[in-house]
Amino acid sequence: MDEKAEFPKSRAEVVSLLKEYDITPTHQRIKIGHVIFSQPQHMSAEQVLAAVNQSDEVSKATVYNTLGLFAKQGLVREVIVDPSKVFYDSNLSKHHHLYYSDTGELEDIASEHVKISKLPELPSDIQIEDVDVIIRVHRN
Amino acid sequence: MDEKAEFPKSRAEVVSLLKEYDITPTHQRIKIGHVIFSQPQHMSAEQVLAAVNQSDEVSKATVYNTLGLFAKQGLVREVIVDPSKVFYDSNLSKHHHLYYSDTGELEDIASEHVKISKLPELPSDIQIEDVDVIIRVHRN
DNA sequence: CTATTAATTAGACGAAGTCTATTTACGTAT
DNA sequence: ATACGTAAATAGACTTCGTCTAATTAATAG
Repeated sequence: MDEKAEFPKSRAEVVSLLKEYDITPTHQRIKIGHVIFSQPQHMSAEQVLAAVNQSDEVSKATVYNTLGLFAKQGLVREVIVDPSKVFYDSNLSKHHHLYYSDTGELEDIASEHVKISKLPELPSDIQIEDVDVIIRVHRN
Repeated sequence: MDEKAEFPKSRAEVVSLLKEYDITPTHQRIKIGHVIFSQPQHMSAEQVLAAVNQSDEVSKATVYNTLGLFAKQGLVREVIVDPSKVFYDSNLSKHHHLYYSDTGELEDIASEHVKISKLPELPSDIQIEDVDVIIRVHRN
C-alpha cells in the first residue's frame, strides 16, 4: 500500500505488476491494466470500457469484474465521490481527493497536505480499511 | 450550518424549520421533513419514499426533488459513501462518518473525535463546500 | 489428451435516479 | 371571491450504471 509503483508502459511491466498482486494475467486484464496504469488517473468503468474497446473488444462484464478484482487486490482504489459512478484511481500512493462538484473533476491531494491528528477509538473487532478525506469544492 | 437544530416532532415545528431555510412549506415537503427530521438519521431517497407512502402518496419525482432541494438549502446533507445510493443525513451538526462496507451501515462520528490539523491551500477562486471524512471499516 | 476449474461473453435484467408533459395548488391583484 | 400567473406535484417513460445468468472459451494439472 505504501509501495511506490512505477507506471508501466510495456506489456511485460503490466504483467509483472498483476502477478505481484496475485492476479492471473489474462489478455483482457493486461489490456485494462495497460489503459489505467499508463498514468496516474481516475477513470470510471465506462471510460475504461470505451478506452479498451477502441482497438479490440472486451465485454462490459469483464471490465466491471476486472476493476472490482483490481480494487479487491489493492491494485487500484475505488473513489466514491460522484453519486452516479465509481472512479478507479491508479495512483497507488497514499493521498486524498479534491472534488469539484460543479464539473465532476477529481484531483489528487498529496497526503502530506492533509494531516489527521485524531481518529476515534474503535472496537477491537473492527478493521479500518481506509480513511477517505474528500474536499468538496466549487469555483466561484 | 453550525446551528444546532432541534428535532421537530410537530407539524408546526417542521413548517418553521422549512421557512427558516427558505423553503415553501407544501404538504409534501412537510411530510418528507417530518419523516427525516423525526430523529437524526441517514435515509436513502427510496427509504424516504417508502416511509412517506405508508399513509398517503407522494410521487417519486417529488421525493427526489424535495431531498435535492433540502440538500441545496443546507437542511440535510448528502452522504456519498455507498456506490449504489445517496444517503440524506438529517443530523445538522458538523460530524463525520463511519461506514461499514460489509453491511452498508452508516454511523456518525462526532466532529470532536476527528481532528484535521492541516488542509491544502487552495486558489482563491475556489470555495470549500465540505470536508468529508469517511472511515471505511468492516468487522472481522 | 482429458478433466477440472477459471475467465470471458452477450445480453437480459435491476436499481437508482432523471426527464417530460400535464395537472394541481398557491399567491397576488383585481 | 375570481382570475391569472407561477411554483410544485404527478405518472410514467426513459437513462445510466452496474449485476446476473447461462453458455462458451481459455488455462492448468495430471
